[in-house]
Amino acid sequence: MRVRLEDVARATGVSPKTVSRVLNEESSVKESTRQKVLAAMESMNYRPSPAARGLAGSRSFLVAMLYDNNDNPASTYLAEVQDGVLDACDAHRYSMMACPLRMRGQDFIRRVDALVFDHHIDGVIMTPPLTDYAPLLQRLKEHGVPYSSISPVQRDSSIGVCMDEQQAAKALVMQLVELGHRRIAHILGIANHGASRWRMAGYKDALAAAGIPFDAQYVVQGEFSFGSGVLAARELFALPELPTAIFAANDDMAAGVMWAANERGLKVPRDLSVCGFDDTPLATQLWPPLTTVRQPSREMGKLAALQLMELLRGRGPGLLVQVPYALQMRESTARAP
Amino acid sequence: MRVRLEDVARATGVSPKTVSRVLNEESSVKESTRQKVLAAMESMNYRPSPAARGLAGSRSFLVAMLYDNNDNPASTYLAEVQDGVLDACDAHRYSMMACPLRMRGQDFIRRVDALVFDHHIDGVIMTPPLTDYAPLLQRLKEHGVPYSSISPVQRDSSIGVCMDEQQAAKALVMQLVELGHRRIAHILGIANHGASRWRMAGYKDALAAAGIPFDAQYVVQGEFSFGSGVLAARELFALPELPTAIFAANDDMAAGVMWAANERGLKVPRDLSVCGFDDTPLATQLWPPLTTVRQPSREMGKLAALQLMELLRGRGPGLLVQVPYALQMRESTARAP
DNA sequence: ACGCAAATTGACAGCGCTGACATTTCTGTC
DNA sequence: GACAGAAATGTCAGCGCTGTCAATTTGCGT
Repeated sequence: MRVRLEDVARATGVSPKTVSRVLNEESSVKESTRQKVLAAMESMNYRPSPAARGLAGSRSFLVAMLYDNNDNPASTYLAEVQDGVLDACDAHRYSMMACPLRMRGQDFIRRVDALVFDHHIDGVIMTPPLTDYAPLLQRLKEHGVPYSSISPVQRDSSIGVCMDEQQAAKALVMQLVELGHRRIAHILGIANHGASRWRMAGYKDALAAAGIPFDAQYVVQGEFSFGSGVLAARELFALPELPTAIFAANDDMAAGVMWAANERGLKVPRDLSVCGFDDTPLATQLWPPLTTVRQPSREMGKLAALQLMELLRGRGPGLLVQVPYALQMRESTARAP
Repeated sequence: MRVRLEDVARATGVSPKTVSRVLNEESSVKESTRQKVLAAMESMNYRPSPAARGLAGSRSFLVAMLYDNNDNPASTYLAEVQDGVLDACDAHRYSMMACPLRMRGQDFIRRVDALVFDHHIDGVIMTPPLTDYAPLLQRLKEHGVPYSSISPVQRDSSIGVCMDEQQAAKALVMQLVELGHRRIAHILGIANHGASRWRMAGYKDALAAAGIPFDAQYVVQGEFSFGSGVLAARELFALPELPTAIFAANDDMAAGVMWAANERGLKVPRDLSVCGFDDTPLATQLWPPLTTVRQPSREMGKLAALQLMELLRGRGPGLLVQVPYALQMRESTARAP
């Protein structure tokens, strides 16, 4: 009923082991044999059994995508990343298991162990903030499971994908400066996220480059959520001298700022310019459309997965590749009032 | 190194097969034996190997979540559903594979076959519009793979979860009527989605109940996306007599309507009431916050998965359960001008 | 205490593949 | 043309579990 490796072997007149070699792209197979086997596989529509491969061999052809599951603030982001990862897996005949992790407590240890022991996963792809969660990384290293990180803070010693967020943030704020803004506020993301750090650093860089003194009262804490954007904006609106522009560390918070601006009777962008970061779908669904930085999440997921698979297939060490950003200047920013 | 079933057997003094029986919750094991085995498993921290179970047995303890991947308009929705599904899987020691399907062409056949043959998946969970895609359903039936549907159009003969969307839509539009609206427009979703049908039907029900004659010019086609909402709204704004309220078939389109209203200089809700459906995060991130219907996507994913697993475990036939809706009256709707 | 069906347990092969190691078939060399 | 060494291929056991079917134990009526 099912076409097995043995069937292909018989049809080709070689031993099962040779077919196995072809399947696993081992180099010690004569090209002519390889072609014959490949042809037979094709014509017989042979599909290897992952279960058998996993049981007999050391590889499972399974990778896990780990993500933080505290709430799900950035579900769009995760969905896009996951899509990219699946894309790459598909191309390389890997399968992916999605695995939300709660960072609090020991839960994540159990989960990771389960993945490693039960499923024998070959590798892991992670999104922030997991990428820099030391206990997790350590556990993975102990298990000898390779991992690929998306936008990790620690950029050495890891493979994956990143974007020059600091440069991007700087460029964005420079645009605000160009528009004549001097009192530019920033809303920070969650403290231990690399994204928060870089975007803040870029903000400072831009101010410095423009010769605008850094003023701590224009920097308020947020936590990447819409609600935190609203709160942060209210805080800023309570200052004696209102900022003329607000750079929120992500789009959700920027949306919160616009919400709060409406509430307060401020007209965006006439009275206040607002910009975010990420270019989520939300950015173009707000009125006015949000100026932001495009982060190619899908592409990044794909690249991270590809790097991992390069490594798993023994084709080189895997790299930390960088993707380009792109400023999206839209109508939420305008000349300073 | 790894604790195997055999180790547990030896420790308990029974045969491996008996341990296997306990593992699989077969009924023909004496309670006292069961307890002993269970205790040993626990203390030895035994974890069965999915690969071995899949290879030897007929079950894989794998379910697949299938979803449509045309673009990814409703990524929030899918992310929530997936989260719920994973939750349920976790509780029942199943694993889940996410599997985006492109409905165009034959691609999906290949993919489904791959899932069934390669991974021996035990069952499938689907989201609209896959739930009613005949070729897919047929293929699954041919393979004898049970499936659980989320909001299927065909409500007989399938297990899964649904919501009374028609009733919900009716109730929502009734609220508009209560607010004094008479010219209420509706923006349709994608044609073959059940959601489009039900929401439209509810809209008609409400008009009928209120004695308002149905006027076809107030119903325009959309496709669930923000952009289509904008276009549809512009169409409505070109009518000689503008509607005073617009019920969009989902939140994204409602956001598009609000965008178009802004563009046109209409003030929501003063000049125009707007409402959507789904209660995505977007709904509370718009200004003003959007009146809509809460659909518990996460819960629905979980329930659909649970129903499937009930079936798989042979605990009853599995049902099509219904979840309650909840109107979310917010500031995007107000008394008719 | 005895017999019989039902309840419980066990023996054993084998799921489809790969790892370790053995064997055969090529190379090029002198 | 014989030979060492590399290249290519083959043999075989076994990964950890479950299906099949056989064996044993138990419960119960007489």
